[in-house]
Amino acid sequence: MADKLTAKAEQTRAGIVDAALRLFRSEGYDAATMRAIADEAGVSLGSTYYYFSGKEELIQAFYDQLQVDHGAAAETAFDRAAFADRLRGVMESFVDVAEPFHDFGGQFFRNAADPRSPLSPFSAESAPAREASTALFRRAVEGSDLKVAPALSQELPELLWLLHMGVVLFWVHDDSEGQRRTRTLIAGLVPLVDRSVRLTRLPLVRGLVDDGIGLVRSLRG
Amino acid sequence: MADKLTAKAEQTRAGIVDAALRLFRSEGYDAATMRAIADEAGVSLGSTYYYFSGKEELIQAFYDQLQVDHGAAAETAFDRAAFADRLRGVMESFVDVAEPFHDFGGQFFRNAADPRSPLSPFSAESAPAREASTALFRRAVEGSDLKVAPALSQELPELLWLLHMGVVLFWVHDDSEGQRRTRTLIAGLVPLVDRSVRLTRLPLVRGLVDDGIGLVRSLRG
DNA sequence: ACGCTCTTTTGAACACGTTCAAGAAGGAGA
DNA sequence: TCTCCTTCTTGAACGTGTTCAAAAGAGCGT
Repeated sequence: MADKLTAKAEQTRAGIVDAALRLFRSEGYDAATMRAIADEAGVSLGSTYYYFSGKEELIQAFYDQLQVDHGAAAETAFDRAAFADRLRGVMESFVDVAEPFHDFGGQFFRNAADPRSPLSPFSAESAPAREASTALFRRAVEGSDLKVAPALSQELPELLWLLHMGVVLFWVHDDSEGQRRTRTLIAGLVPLVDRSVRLTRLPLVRGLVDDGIGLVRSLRG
Repeated sequence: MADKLTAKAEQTRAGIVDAALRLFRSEGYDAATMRAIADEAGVSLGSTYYYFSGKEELIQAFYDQLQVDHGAAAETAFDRAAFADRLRGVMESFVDVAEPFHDFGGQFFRNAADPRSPLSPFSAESAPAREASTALFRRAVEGSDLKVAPALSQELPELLWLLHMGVVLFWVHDDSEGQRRTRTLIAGLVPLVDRSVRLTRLPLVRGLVDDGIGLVRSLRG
């Protein structure tokens, strides 16, 4: 499928992706049927399935694009040195970038929760997007003034990505105007995270953190 | 729909539920088509839709049954006084009860992320099941030897339910034999929670917890 | 120009969840 | 019994995502 394609074939494929993204944005998830996408791209239904294994792969393209946009929007967050500022910047920029797609975001993330679906953020197929997203949080940690134990700082980016997934879940269910409640959540959550991480240097807390990290690592291996 | 039904109609309805649960268990989610359920129940396809608004409502019945089973299985956990033992009992009993449906559980969890679906654990329609589940964690807290600030102990059951949802998400993605990894997660998580909660009495941690509770309450209101 | 082969394209067909107009069954009042 | 109304039941039909055998196109050696 991703093998050598004629220049013309490559063009057809790109046209289908474009048509799909256009319809997802303008019509939403439900109305963007495979037949509508094929029509919009000016090809037959069968051709769509020649280039893509199914609707999910088309949605993956949309998902990837969103990830790229998030990365670009988060860039300004790294101007600051304070960890809290950097983290807030990364988290808020997601809400900014994803806002236009909030209405069908739910329909979209439905597939993401299916463990057998390649669209799941935990799937092998999503590894590139997941790694790109985690990299944002890694930059938020590593470029900052934050001082934490090496063991924790190594796991922190992935833990923050996990927290981000929780925020996204909240965002999906948030029907307040402009996702105001999600923004409130982030505004309150970021200082809590900041203070919590710094508290890990306390002797009494440290043992707890070490055990937590040990658990995470034993589950990953 | 839930209005007065003839005795015979009630029987038909029950027969459809039975057939659905039977097929969900034996064939899984995908193979349990609405036509197969209708056949198994010995009625027409249309009749199935006369009693149930759709496949989701049938799955809701399955979900409710699972919740009832979990409640029954968790009962033995409340023999012990230690908070950690009680919490572990509640969490482990879910894995025990849900194990036969692990394959199907993933398909089910698809709907959890869809805010428009009544099957979402956060939906208004799921409120009874959610409350029943939260009650298990409330009993784990309130009957135990745990001493925490009143403000926290009030929110703790719901927070533990949220943690349970996280464990369920892990469970759904856990393809190890007998969900061994999920059991490892619970075994490691419970002591961490136990110690974390007790740490909230530390002056330095207390302020953090108060702010966290304040955030939760401001988001709920 | 002619075959030959690989790539690309097509539209019919399938099973699914869901809807719906129409009919069957059952009881209440005459 | 007959009539009327509500409750229950039915199977055809629609639009969906997906599959597939067959046709069309594109390059290439002869």
